[in-house]
Amino acid sequence: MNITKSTEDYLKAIFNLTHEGDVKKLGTNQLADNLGLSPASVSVMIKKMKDKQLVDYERYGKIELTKSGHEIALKLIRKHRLWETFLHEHMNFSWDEVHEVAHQLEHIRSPKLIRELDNFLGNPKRDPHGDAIPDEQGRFIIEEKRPLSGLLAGDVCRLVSVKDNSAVFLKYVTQLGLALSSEIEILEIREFDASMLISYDGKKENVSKKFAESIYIEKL
Amino acid sequence: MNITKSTEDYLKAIFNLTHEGDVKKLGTNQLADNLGLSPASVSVMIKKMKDKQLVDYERYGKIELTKSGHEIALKLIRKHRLWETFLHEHMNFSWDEVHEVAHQLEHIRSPKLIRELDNFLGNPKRDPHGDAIPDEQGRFIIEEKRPLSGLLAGDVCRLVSVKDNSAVFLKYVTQLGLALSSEIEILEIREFDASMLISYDGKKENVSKKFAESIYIEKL
DNA sequence: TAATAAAGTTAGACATAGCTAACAAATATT
DNA sequence: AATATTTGTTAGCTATGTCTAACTTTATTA
Repeated sequence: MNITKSTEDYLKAIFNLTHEGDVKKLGTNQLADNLGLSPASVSVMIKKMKDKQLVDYERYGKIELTKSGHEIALKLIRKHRLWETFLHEHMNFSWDEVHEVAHQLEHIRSPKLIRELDNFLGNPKRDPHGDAIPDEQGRFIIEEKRPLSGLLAGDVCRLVSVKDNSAVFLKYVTQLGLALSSEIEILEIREFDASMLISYDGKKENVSKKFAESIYIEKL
Repeated sequence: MNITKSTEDYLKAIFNLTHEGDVKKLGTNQLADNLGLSPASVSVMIKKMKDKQLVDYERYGKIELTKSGHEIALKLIRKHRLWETFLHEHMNFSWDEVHEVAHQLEHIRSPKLIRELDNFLGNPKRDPHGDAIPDEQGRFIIEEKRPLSGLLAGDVCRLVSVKDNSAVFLKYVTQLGLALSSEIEILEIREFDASMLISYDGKKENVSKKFAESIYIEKL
């Protein structure tokens, strides 16, 4: 009962989507969107994954991982984040470059390699985007993710992770002069469009609501 | 014109088979054998590769790489050997474990990763089996491979590489107490079956003709 | 050289995983 | 509640790369 790469991609996407707070019901359209596939393809694939007992699903219902699907997804997340860390720390990849290559590397099958890699990296707890890395047993730090958008004028916080790992977004964050552990102060929130005037590193910038929702922080 | 992993496997196999001295005419059966596929599949695939101008081929003729096929093959060989080196030197893989995982890793597409990996490894010239690693331009040391079987009683030599990278063979070599750069003296060659009595590291062992043909040496 | 063996090809099937187009169900809106 | 919109499904097609079985070509050898 060997799992294909495609199936691995689906499992990981389902995991990620169901672990983003803002999703209640994961449907085929949304998954299709996330994977860049047509809803029809996803519909067919999910049926197959149900047969393999990787997901729970009823026609027109919501997609959920089974226990075994969840376990496999966690291993993939672990591999992905370890490879991202490797690329960032040892291969001079910036945080906006790691995702795409790690996505290829996560499909490599070698438990020994992953153990050794983890060890080589010094058993890191977080990847270059601030996301927690599951251990061999699939355990990892789960903390509620607080978006910058939840704060009020006057609050001070530290950037701990990001919602979006796309190169486009990460490049923008970098360009603004922000990075993990940047200290940010909210100066003002505009009632009109919920955009924020923030200050960090002596800079002042105005950021959109969407941006503020894509940055996770820890209040200081 | 994107090349599939399957095509990559074919290119590498063709490269390897046409660069093993003992092959004059590479046919579909032999290639099928090497790839673990049926001759029929190879026949079909080679036709497609011809259309893509990766190989030169006429029905019932011999399979040869075109210039572009050769270039791609060299890049794959380079990736494979760099990954083998990485696994061996940094991930605690023994020389009989590296091949299988490197075979997966060689399909990863990221020119930057390969450049960085090469750099990280200190631009190694040889992989854990003693094979030369092509540089970015595809250049690499080509030396005639001299099998142990070509020597005479009384000759002294050093093990420089092996013909067969299979775990079965490499484990046997290790078990005998041999490794790259072992110094070997030929004590006697048996006329009956061309087996050899050799001495190294204070040990004496009798090895078969087949074994002696699978070990490449440098005469001292 | 004719028969046999070895090597190679073709036809037709299968599995995987995508797609579009047409349709059906569920949800939202008036 | 009726209609419209969104969401999801099915049918039928495509491409890739495998396979087996039947056949053909080339090479060997008696």
